[in-house]
Amino acid sequence: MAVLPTGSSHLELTISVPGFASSPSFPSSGDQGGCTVRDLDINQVPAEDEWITASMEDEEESCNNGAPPRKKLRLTKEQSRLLEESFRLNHTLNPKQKGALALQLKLRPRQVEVWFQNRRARSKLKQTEMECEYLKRWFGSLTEQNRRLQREVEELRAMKVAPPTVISPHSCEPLPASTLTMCPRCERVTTTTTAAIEKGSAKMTAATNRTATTLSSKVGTSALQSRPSSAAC
DNA sequence: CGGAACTCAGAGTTTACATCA
DNA sequence: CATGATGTAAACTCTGAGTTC
Repeated sequence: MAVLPTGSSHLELTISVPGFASSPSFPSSGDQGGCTVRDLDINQVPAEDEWITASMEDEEESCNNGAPPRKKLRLTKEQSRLLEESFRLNHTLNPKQKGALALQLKLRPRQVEVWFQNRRARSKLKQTEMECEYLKRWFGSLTEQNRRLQREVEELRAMKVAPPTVISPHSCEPLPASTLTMCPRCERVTTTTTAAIEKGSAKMTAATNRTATTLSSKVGTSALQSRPSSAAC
């Protein structure tokens, strides 16, 4: 099978979209929504104590009694770059790495942890989407292959119309409706009855369907390659 | 060995913010 | 310009598995 582009555990995602999904210049939208929320400059990553202070202030001056408005941090390009870089090296962090990275990025360890969680989720989602696309394409090709085989069966059926009557050398009785075929391997003339043709047809359909169903559980195997169907003697 | 306490990752959800029609 | 719809990502909750005591 055409191997999926990536190993299952390591997907190289360059989701680091130019501009990182936010406007390149990080326009400060100012405070919104009536509440007097402290205007956090998203370009300036607050120091750890600043974060804590900010959240405490929010609790105090929350507009809706008790429930402080959740602030949203936008990571800077540099922070995103560093996070992506360490994600490439490791998809999970141990506490020590997490702490070090948080220190380096001037973020809380919890934020680094959340980022990695979300990043893993995005990675998995992307991979699933790619697999889905791949399965769709394969299903299409299998359907086409199935159609071809069905057509072939129809042609074979058509060929057996008005077959020459074959008299059995043993009983001197005419043999049942059948077609004479030459086996390409042993070069022996054999008879193929209608039942055999239909059986073969059913087999082909079943095999195709079976392959399709096993596919979903076996993405990444070489099952895609269609094998030449050699008729056994 | 069983169970409580803890940590951690994954899945799903909520929410803030940016963008676009 | 204002506005609603939509997408994205940070942050959240919940749950289950693993570990330690």
